[in-house]
Amino acid sequence: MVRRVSTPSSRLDSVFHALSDSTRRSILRDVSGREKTVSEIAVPYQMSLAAVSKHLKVLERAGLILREKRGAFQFVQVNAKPMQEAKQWLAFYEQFWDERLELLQQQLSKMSKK
Amino acid sequence: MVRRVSTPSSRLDSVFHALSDSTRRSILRDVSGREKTVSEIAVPYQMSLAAVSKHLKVLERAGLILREKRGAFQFVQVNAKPMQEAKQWLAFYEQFWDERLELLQQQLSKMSKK
DNA sequence: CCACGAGTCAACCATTTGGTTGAATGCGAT
DNA sequence: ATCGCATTCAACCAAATGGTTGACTCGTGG
Repeated sequence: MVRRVSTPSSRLDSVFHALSDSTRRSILRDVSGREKTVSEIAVPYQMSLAAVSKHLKVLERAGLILREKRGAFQFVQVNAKPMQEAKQWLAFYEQFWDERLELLQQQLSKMSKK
Repeated sequence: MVRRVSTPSSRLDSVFHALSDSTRRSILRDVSGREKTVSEIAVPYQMSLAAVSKHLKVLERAGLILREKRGAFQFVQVNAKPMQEAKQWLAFYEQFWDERLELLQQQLSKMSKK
């Protein structure tokens, strides 16, 4: 078995993967603003606590949540820092938005026309 | 079988999922700037053409590439528009970056101190 | 102490994913 | 017509995913 260390690429993998599930994105919204316990988080979802626990593990591996055990409870809060990297990755493609692309092409054609 | 239409949520699902694979992110870089044919795209990757073709299908379903058949060739170019939605989704969490969070907490504590 | 509630772990299952290979399709050039 | 190249399709496979249930661990309140 290959030891998987956290290259920038694999970190992006895990962040984007964590965000590719609407339940997990919803959980992130739930815990943004106010930290919540695992059971509290589970309430709105019609799935077992264990399933929610798994989703939390995926989010944790991606670094998107922080957990703090206080007594019997486990408080979960959002950690948006890894999203920054994802957002920066996306930002590279701003120049390829439809409108901008059109603009660029117009400018290029003007330039090539002399 | 349930007919899956494109709700905003499922569109984000497919975009984030498409981006969760480093080969696919790499392909997007490859075709940004200059459009390429499928075979051209496949060159740098040590996997079959069919595998690359599948990756392209995933990217296409997410709306991240556009294909144009010209003769025997199929030209692929990036379409960054769906990334905009993903980026906006991420932008909501800017307020939860570490530094900002710290700042917010300081402000809150000042306010609560009266 | 001990019973309960919070949460995780383990085993299991169906589906999806990411890859393979080989056959099929479709277009262009000879 | 047909050969050859570009690409996809179909069948298959192993591994990962997202869910279940039931047993387990561990604090806390009585």
